[in-house]
Amino acid sequence: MNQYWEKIKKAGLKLTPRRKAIVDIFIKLNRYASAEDVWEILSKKFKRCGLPGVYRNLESLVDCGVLAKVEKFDNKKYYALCLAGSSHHHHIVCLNCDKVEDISCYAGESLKKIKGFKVLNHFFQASGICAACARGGKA
Amino acid sequence: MNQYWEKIKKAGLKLTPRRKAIVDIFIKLNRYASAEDVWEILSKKFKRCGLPGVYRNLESLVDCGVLAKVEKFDNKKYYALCLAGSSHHHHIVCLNCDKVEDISCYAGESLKKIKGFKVLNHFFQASGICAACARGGKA
DNA sequence: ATTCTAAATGGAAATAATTTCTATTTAGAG
DNA sequence: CTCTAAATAGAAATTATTTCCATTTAGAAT
Ligand SMILES: [Mn+2]
Ligand SMILES: [Mn+2]
Ligand SMILES: [Zn+2]
Ligand SMILES: [Zn+2]
Repeated sequence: MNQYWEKIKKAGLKLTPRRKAIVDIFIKLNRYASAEDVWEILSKKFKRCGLPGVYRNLESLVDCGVLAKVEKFDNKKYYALCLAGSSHHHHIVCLNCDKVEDISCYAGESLKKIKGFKVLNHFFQASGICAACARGGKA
Repeated sequence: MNQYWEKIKKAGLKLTPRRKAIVDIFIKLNRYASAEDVWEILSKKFKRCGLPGVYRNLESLVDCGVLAKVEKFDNKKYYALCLAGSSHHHHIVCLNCDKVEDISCYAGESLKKIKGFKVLNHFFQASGICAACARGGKA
């Protein structure tokens, strides 16, 4: 019973073979992926396997904190494993290998009020080149 | 020749009736809007008016710095007038009236390197309630 | 003012991502 | 082992956006 399975159970969701397999895929990938990416890999393991089911599962895994949404600003949805859990934090994405890491939120009191706005939410995401890729780890 | 028209000219784009009208729409709206929102309003002024043309224009107006993209994280594209021009900055959006204002970027040197990543880009967007809405300015 | 050409345009159709619907299966509580 | 709500597949629908192509036009050059 790994940490991800526990999150799934704790949220009152069933620990189905699909969900286990999807978590597994993300652990092995070690990068963000789209619903279709996941579906392609999942299809090798399960001959009958619907894309709508993948979408549903990705959303439920976000809801229970196993996955985080990653933005590529291309009007597609992307997901990555989220280690940091449910405490507020952000993500940095490698432009070369698509790896995602948690980063803490820098916004403090200064972000309560800006330009007369009462600030309620914010989204931050950084991108760049990870240490491994900088070293030439993977082209 | 207002500041927006000048940006359009300066970018080597033609100052067409469509573009003038789209800029006008955003000035009057004073909030972010989708391509379809803009198209609906534009259709009242021009009987023949294609949605693909609106998409094309919105993108070219972003390219020349007249508009900024706004994220609602719903896999649709939204745009708003950008006063601050081309210098790096971010936006805050009112959850009640959809107004958008420029905000400066807080990220400094600390954002050059995070978690071993060489940081190349970042996206920030805040949302909340604007002063006017807080005052009950508009339900 | 007239001509000219690259840029802009409308509209139909294509594409792409995501969601809805419905019938069937199944995890896991009892 | 039984039972039921949750999960599922697959087809079809929906939605946003883009592509394509024939026509028009802004604005530079005459
Ligand atoms: Mn995370
Ligand atoms: Mn702006
Ligand atoms: Zn990398
Ligand atoms: Zn407001």
